[in-house]
Amino acid sequence: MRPPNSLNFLFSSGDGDDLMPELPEVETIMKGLKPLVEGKTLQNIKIFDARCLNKACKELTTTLKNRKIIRVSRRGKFLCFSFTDGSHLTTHLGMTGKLLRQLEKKDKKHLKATLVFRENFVLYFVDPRVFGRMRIWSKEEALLPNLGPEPLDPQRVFKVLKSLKTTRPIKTVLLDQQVLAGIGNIYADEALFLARIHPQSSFLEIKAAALRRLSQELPRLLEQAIKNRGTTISDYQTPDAERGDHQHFLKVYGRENLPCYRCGTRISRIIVNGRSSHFCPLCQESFTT
DNA sequence: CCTTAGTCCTGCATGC
DNA sequence: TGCATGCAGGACTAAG
Repeated sequence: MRPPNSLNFLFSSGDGDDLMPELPEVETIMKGLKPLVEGKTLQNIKIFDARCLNKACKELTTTLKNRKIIRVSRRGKFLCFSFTDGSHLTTHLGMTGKLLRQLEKKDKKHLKATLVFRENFVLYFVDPRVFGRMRIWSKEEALLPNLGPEPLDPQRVFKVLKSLKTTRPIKTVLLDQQVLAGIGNIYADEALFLARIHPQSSFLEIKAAALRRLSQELPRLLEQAIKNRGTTISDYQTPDAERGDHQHFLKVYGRENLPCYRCGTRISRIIVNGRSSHFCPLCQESFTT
């Protein structure tokens, strides 16, 4: 179906703009970048649009020169390049950010920065909607201090949820990166469907059994999506463009008015905390006061 | 502590 | 056909 290690996919999540790099997508990108950049030296970064820089580091171009990368990793939705001197470069791809090996014609007008490597290759940071950000961290700084733990271990997730006291809607809690890192709108909706919890349920009212279900289903879902190399939602596909496969496994996201795979009821869509939320009104129990 | 609303941005879908 | 409008999203900020 797909040639393994195909370059196109490794450096973007697809050919369309309709992707949201959440944990599984960023994990996939990270795995692709790892063999290319670990051990290599980032010679320079050329900035073409300063809006792609976190406001905490407007002078990234001048401060970052000739640093050797010892490790590429992912933390939540962030990609992290760690240098031998203890500093780091993080990228958040926002909605439409991509790191491309090749710059295609359609991407040229959205080129924000170029990462130039001493080993004679470059990565292009392209981002049409300009939600993505890059930032450099000195070795003295705590890296990404406001992120909650990774949500890949069921026991860890349950521990986090069990100790959390809030009346906010569960959907809002899942999107809060300080609670758990890496969950975005797609996987929040999917996890709540799998755990059969209504997205607007007041967190405090959710029964322990349901939280236990969520703690099991969320990591399982994310691992599955990683195996599927993430979700790509886009209406066309070029012959060579590699895409994730998880969009074929979505149960509720983007399925408003379509029948629930479990019970046949039409999937609903409501706005929770300004974010669209898809759920089955019959399968997903609403916990309220 | 909490919540809501606004901001950023542009491709795409819709409506006249 | 072309123009205007609205929508989508994550992270951050300000105000209540």
